Amino acid sequence: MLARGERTGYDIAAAMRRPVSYFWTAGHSQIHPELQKLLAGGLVVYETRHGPGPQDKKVYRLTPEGSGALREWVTTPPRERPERDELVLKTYASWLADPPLLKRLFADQLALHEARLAEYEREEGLFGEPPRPGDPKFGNYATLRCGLGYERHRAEWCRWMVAQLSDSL
Amino acid sequence: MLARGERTGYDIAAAMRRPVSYFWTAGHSQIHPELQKLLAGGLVVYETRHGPGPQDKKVYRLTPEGSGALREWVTTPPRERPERDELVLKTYASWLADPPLLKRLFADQLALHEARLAEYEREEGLFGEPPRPGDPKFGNYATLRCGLGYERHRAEWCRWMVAQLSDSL
DNA sequence: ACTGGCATGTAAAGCGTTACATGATTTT
DNA sequence: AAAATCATGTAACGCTTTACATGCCAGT
Repeated sequence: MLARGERTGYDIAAAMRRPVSYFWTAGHSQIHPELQKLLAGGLVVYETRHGPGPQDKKVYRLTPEGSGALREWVTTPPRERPERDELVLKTYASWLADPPLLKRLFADQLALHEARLAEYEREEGLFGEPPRPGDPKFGNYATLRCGLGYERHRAEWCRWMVAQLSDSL
Repeated sequence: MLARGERTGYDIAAAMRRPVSYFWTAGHSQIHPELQKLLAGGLVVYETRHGPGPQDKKVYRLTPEGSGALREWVTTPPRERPERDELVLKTYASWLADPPLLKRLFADQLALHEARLAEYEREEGLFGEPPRPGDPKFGNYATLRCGLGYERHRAEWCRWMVAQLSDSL
């Protein structure tokens, strides 16, 4: 986020109330210590400014070293895919659950994914011309596309589950 | 896993080298303490038996209380979707990366997802008649379907990314 | 002689969440 | 008068990973 411009810890936390890139979250209690670590490592610096709040704010920005480290991090392969999905794990043991309760669980999840999908589609509409790689906005657009694909896949799977459970009742 | 039959900690760890339900992992150093907690809570019991190894093995099985707790857990709504995906986060900052390196990152990821997809499709073929809910095998089948959908969505997104990066070079 | 499978654990460190802690200004 | 926004932190707890620790037996 700092690569997109200077920000306070508060700004970052506020933006993260909705997951950055649709797939990452952090609370302010994680952000402030993390900024201190980056500062100690010389990857960011800050400037103190007065703001509407009671405390002076610390406006952080990336140093050239920070920018370089980020640049390198981007192209190092990530650890394996997120292998922790509670709903899928529950599904694994679903044969011993109460079928109507189970059906409701998946119907609720389906509604949730459909709502998110509608919201993402609205956001997609806000981009006129799709941004090209090299533009910071490309990051926003590409992650949104991932979110869209994810929600579609998820909604479809939940719909299939509901259908399976309906048949068996 | 214990709901499917009695097992030792070693058995569970061995099965978890590949994620259970395609979306959950654990190492033996997490499994053994966890079994001790379940034991203390009366959710499992074990029987000591001789095996090929040097130590006697502890064969665990669910108690009625354990089975009941699991049954309840299955239908309690999970915490929100897994919002932590390193590759997507990298994508968010991808505009400052070296384009050829970035393209390679996604090409590698694509290959990985395609390989997994092929493997899952093979596994799908091993089920003849799809199991019905109520059958323990339904858990295996339903989670496999989720894995298939996930890999398809992921592969498609990676393919799109590679295409975007090819155009811009 | 070495590798891999069987078999169970503990310890340390890192990461993440929730709760604790303070306090001014602006809006309702 | 109360609630929301701005603003920064620390502490406690829980989960996960990695490393440490042991040791027999079977196959190559």
